[in-house]
Amino acid sequence: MSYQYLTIGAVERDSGIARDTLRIWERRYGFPLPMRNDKGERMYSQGQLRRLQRIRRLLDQGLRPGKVVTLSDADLDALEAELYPEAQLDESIENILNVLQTGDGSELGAVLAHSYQQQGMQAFITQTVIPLLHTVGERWARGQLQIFEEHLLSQVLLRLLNTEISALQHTAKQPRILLATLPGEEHTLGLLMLAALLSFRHISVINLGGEVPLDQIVAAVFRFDAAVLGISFSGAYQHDSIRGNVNQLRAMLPQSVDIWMGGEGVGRMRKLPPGVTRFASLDNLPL
Amino acid sequence: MSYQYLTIGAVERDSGIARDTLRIWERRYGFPLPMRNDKGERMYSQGQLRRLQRIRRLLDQGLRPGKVVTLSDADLDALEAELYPEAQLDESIENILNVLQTGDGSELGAVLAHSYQQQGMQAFITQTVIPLLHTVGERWARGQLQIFEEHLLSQVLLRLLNTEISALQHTAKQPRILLATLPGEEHTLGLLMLAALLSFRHISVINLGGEVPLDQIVAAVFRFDAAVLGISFSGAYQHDSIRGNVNQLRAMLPQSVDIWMGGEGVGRMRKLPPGVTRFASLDNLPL
DNA sequence: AATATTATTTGTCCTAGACAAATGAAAATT
DNA sequence: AATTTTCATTTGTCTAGGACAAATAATATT
Repeated sequence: MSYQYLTIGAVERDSGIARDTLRIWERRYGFPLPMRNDKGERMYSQGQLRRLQRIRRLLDQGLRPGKVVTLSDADLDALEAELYPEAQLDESIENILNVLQTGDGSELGAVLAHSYQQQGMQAFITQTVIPLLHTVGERWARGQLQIFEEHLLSQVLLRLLNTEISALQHTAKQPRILLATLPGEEHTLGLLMLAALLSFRHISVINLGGEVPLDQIVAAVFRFDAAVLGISFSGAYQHDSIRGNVNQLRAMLPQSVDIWMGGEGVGRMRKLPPGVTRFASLDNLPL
Repeated sequence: MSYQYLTIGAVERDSGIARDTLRIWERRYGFPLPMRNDKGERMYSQGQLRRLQRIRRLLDQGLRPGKVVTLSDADLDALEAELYPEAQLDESIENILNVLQTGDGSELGAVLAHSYQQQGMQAFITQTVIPLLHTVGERWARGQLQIFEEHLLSQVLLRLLNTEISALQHTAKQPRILLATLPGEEHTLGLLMLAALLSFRHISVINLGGEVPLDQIVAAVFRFDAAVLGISFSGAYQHDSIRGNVNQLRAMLPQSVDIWMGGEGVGRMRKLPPGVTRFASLDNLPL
C-alpha cells in the first residue's frame, strides 16, 4: 500500500516508542537498523515499524526489551502465539467480527445494539465487548485485521455506550463517581465501559475523559464533591508512572475520597499504593 | 496547587511543544530558561509551563515563534486581548457557561440538551456549540476557566452528539461519507459535529475518529465505497503537514471520491490542493 | 520463605551542530 | 496594480555518543 520510508519522528508517533529509545535500542540491540537518507537521517521501513508495534505490545504485557527487541519475526510469532492463546469465540462475537470485517459499515452498530439488548449492560460489556476488543487486538497482531477496522469498532462502541448512558443518567443518585485517565493515557474506552456500568446501577458518574492533569483531577473532585475517583490504565501505560502518579493523587485528596484503579495496566502491579482500591475486572466493582 | 518543577518530558507532554524545540528556543530566544537540578537537567516552573501553553495557542493561530516567544507576560496579555476580542455572548451561552463553571456537573447535560431541542441541530451547532468552545478557549487563556471544565464540556457534548446521531442514523441514505482525522490530530469534536449535521440530513456517515494513518483511510474509503472523505484539522495542526498529507491522499484516491477539508486549520490556508473542497464553516456544507 | 544487598537493565536527559522546508521580503514580470 | 519569481531569514527536526538514576533481576543473608 504505502512503500514509504518513515523518519524517526513518524516512527515515534506510530509506535509509541520515544526517539531516544529507538536510537538507543539501535545502539544496544542492533534493532531497528534503519537505512539512512542522504542527510544521514534514519529512514525506517514499514516492516520495521510493524515489528516495533508488535514489540511495543509485548512490552505492554510486561516483557523486557532485552528479551524481545532482538527476536526475529518468527520468534515474535511464537511468543505471541504463547501469550495470546487463540480463545474460542462465542458465536455472537464471531458474528460481530464478521460484520466488522466484511460488512458495509452501517450494520455494525445494529449488531452491537442487538447484542446489548439481549444481554443487558453487565453481560454485554464483560462477555461481548471485552472479548471482542481482545480478539481485535490479537487479529491485528497477526495481520488479520486492519487498523481502520479497529478505529471503526471503537467509534461505534463509543456511540452506543454514550447513547445508553444518556438514557440512564437522569435517574442517577449518589454516590457520585468521577472518572478520568491521566496524561499520556489516551485509551478512554475502559472509562466509558465503567461509566456505563455505573449508570446502569443508577450511580451518578462524571466522566472527564482522557489525559487530565493531576491537579485538575483534584480540583474536579473537590468541585463536584465526588465520593470516589476512578482512574483507568490501559496496558499501554508505563507501570512506573502509575505508582508515582497515584501516590501523588492519594496525597492530594482527603482520605474520605476512595480511589479506584482499574484496567490492564493495574493487573500487572504487585503492590498497590495504600488507600487505593483495585478493580481488576469490570465483573465485580468494589461497591 | 502544585508547586512542583517539571522535567522537559513533562513540559513536552503538557504544552505540546517538542523537547528539541524547547531546547532550541532556550538557545535562540532565551525563553524558557528553566532551573537545573543537581544532575544538570532542566526543571521548569509551573509559570513557565503556563506561558508555554499560551504561546502554543498563539502559534496555533498562525503567529511566528520569533515574535511571540520573547514576549513578556504583559505583552502576551495585550496580544491575546487583540486576537481574541471579547465577544458579546448570547444569553443562553452565558447560562451554559455559568452552569459549567458553578454547577454540580449533572446539570450541564440537561442545559445543553435543552438548547439543542430549542434550536435544532444546525443552529445548535453553529450558534451554540462553536461560540461556546471559542469562549471556553478564551477564558482558559485568561486563567478564568479550569482545564477540567473544558474536559467536562467536551465529554458532555460528545455524549449528546453521539446520542442524537444514534437516533438519526438508521434513517440515513446515500451518499456515504467517511470521516477521520490524520495522525497527530486528536481533536475529534469537529468531526462529531459534522457527523451530527450530516446525520440530521439523513446522510450516511462512517466516523473513524481520530489519528487514522493515511493508508488506512484509503483502505476504508474503498472498503465502504465512500463517495466523500471528510478530514478535519483543528487550529493546532501544523499547516505544513496538511498540504503534504492531503496531496498524498488525493493521489491515492480515485477522482470520483470528493475530499472535503474543514476546521480552523484549513481556514488559514491560502491555496487548497487541487481536487479538494473546503468547507470553511459548518454553516454551508458543500452538498 | 522472607528480606536485604548487589548487579544489570533500561529510559530519559544532556550538548552543540547541521540542514532543509516553510515563511517573509524584495525584485522582476505581466 | 497585481501576480509571479528570486533571495534571505526563520524555524523545527534530526544527528552523535555520553551520563546517570530508577526499576528490575539475581544473589546472599537472616
